[in-house]
Order: sequence, then C-alpha cells, then structure tokens
Amino acid sequence: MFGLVDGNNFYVSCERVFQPRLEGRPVVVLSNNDGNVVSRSAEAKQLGIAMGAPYFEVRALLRRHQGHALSSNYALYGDMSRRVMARLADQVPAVEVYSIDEAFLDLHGLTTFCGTLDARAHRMRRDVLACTGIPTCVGMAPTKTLAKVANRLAKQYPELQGILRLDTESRRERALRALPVAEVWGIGRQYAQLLAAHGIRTAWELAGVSEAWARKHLGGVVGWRLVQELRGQPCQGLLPSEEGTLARQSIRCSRSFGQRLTAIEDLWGAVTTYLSRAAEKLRAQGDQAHILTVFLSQDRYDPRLPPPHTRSTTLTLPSGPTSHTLQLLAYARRLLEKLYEPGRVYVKAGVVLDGLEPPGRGQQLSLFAPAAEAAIPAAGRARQLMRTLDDLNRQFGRGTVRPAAAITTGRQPAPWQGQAHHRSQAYTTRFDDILLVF
DNA sequence: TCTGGGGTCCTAGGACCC
DNA sequence: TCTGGGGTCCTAGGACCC
Repeated sequence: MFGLVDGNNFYVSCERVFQPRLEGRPVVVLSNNDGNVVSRSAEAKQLGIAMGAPYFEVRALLRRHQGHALSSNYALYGDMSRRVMARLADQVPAVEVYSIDEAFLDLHGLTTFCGTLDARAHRMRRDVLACTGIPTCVGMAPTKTLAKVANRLAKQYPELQGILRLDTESRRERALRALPVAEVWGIGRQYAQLLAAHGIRTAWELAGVSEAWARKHLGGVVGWRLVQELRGQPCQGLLPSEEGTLARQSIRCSRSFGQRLTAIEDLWGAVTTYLSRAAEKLRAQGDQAHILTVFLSQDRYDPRLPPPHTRSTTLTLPSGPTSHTLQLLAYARRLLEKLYEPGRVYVKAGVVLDGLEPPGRGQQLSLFAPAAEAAIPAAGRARQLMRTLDDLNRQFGRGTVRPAAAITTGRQPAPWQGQAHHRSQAYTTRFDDILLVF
C-alpha cells in the first residue's frame, strides 16, 4: 500500500507560518521574475485565479480583494520541506520525496501493530501540522497513481477530513468515476484533448481502454502503465530517498532575463552565473557530470517568431566527468558560441548537467588533450579549489566568490538579472532573517 | 509594458560497431 | 531488379509532473 502526502497550497502555507496576517486572505506566490502565479491560497482560487496565470493579468483583481502577492522564496520553502519530510520519515518505514511538497510513503505492514491506516494517517497530519505549521492531505491506495487520485479527492472534499483510502473495488470505481480524466497523474493538456475527442471523460473510462489503444495513443509503454495503475496493478515501486533528499539524475539552472539580451557577452555572463550554480549543486550532491547542455530561448509569445523558441546544444565531455566549474565553463563557452546568432533577441538561457556519477568511476582520458584542459590545474589542486570556493560561498553567502564573467562593473544589477519585488525573509536559514517577536 | 524553473521518461533517426 | 541484423551511443525534441 502506498501513501501520498501533499502540502496544501504549499508555498502559501510556508509564508503563512511566518506571516499570520495572511490567514483568511487571498494570497499568491509568484514564479521567478514575478512572472506567473505558482501557488494560491483557497481564497485566491475562489477568486478564479488560475494556476500559472501571468501576474499582470490578476494584479488588479487581487488588489481589489485586499490580497497579497509574494515573490517566491525557495530558501524558505526548501527548508520547510525538509522539516515536513523529516516528520514523515519518523512515522513510516520508507519515504520517497517526490517533489518539494509531496512524498510517497511505504505503508506496508502498518496496520498490524498501530491501529487502522486511517488512524495513522490522521495522526501523521496532526503531527506535521503541529511541528511545522503545514496542512496536508493523505491519499492511500495499492498503486502510486491511485494514491494520487485519493489525495486529489481528499483535497477536494472537506468532509473526508484530509484523508482517503482506496483499497476496495467499490471505492476505486466510485473515485475514478468522480475524477475528470484531465486530473489523472500523467494526463496533461495534449492527452486530455485527445481523450476528449475519443469520448473518454472520466478516469474510470480511461481505466477501461485496451492495451493496444493505450500504447498507440498515450506515449507507448508509459500510457499502458498508467492504465494498469488505475486498475490497481502496480507498475512503479517506491524509490526511497535518503535523508529527505533525492539524488538527481540531471541538474539544471535557467532563468528568464530581467531584460532582452542580444550581446554575446551579456549572454555569457548569464550562462556563467547559471553554470556556477549548477556545478555547486552537482558538488553538493557529491557527483560529477559528463554531459553538458547549453540552451538559449527567444520570446515564445512573439507571434513573429516561429518555433522552435529554444535551441540547445549538447556535448559529451571529451575529457570525462567533472564537477569543476572552470572546466565546465570552458566547454560551455564553445557551446554558447555555436548557438549564438547575432541579431537574435534572447529572453532566457540555461544549462543542464547530465550523466551524473560519483567521482572515480572509469575516468576517460582524452587522447588529444583539448585546449579546454590546458587551463585546468592538476586534479588535486582543482578539487581543493572547488572545496574552498564552496566553503567561502556557504559561509559568506552565495556568489561571494565567482567567475569574473559573472560580475558586472558598477553597482547596477547585471543585465540578465530578474525582478523579485515582494520577497519574504529567509526566516529559517539566515540568522539575519530570524523572525523577531516583540 | 508584463507570461517560471527544475525535474522525469520516452522516441526516433543517424552514426558507428561487429 | 535485388544491398543484413542487432546492438550502442549521441542528439534533439516531445510529453508530462510539481
């Protein structure tokens, strides 16, 4: 049996823990650059503010109803998430941290010694709320997909008191008949449209399609697994996370710019900044990468620009895996020069690190020692340099020591830097930001 | 005037290998 | 007339998730 615990309106709930004045009011949290709405309080949902809505479209509505809009504060949400996950890990045999606000639980064998599953789930919710201030809902079912269904319905129907268990045929059928197919985990906009065209409207109807049909129309084996999971046939196991963190298979850092950019040196400043951050995450995870991607995006809302709006280029590092910022930067410069076209107007850039593995496994040496390596000090000194860099930035704040290309002269912000006008404090992760109570 | 960021998995064609 | 089969890796792109 799987459990799925999900924080209600997670980002908004995190903000409310430290700003009780936000209770009972419409509150939204905005994406980077204060661009889109990414989390909404129940009151904001009631105003009809959609998930992902551009902020400029809802600003006036929010103001009319004495609402609040906050810039996203990932330092706070990440730390609150860690606390929630730690409470969960204390109460079940295994936890899979699925996202910042969601975890799958292994509920196997929990009924025998500890009362009913429902009682356990209620206790878990109370504990998380008491220890972290975050309200949650719990879904329970024999497959992950059904646990998501149960969680979804538990959120939707207050009379369920935040909990739903789908472990009998009749409960499964009732739940699936009540759920629009577009709300099934794994059915996005495209598939929802296609299913509607075939007259499939509820999760129950989707659970009834044939294997051949699912494979043909829903992305091959992925679609077939989805259907089987809806039928109660598990196709995905629990992937337990250690210490409440998930080891990633790829690491990405990308940002929309504060303004449109055309000069390659401005783009290089952005790429340098993002790659430094990605490499820092890579080292924190204890891995090296051997595949590097750089991408540049143009404005996808400009009707004069035909797709593709994003162009990327990927390199398998000829010198083998590394986590060394300067070595990665040397390759990234080449990729950027390959991608860049003078005259194009760019709105966003990003980097992706793939092929992650711990150091020391089968290092590939280059036959021709590419120029990029000439700049790299011997391996031991290189590692020490990165360790020192990470220590300094941890101690004195992110970006204290960084590659020169990521620094702009003068005091004005870098041309690629975005906006965040409504950011709350890092209450739980910075001494200077600790909440004061008078 | 304004439209996010970081992940996962899968597919498909081409290069290349034996 | 008639041009193999089976595998891997690379690269790019598409769909989905929160």
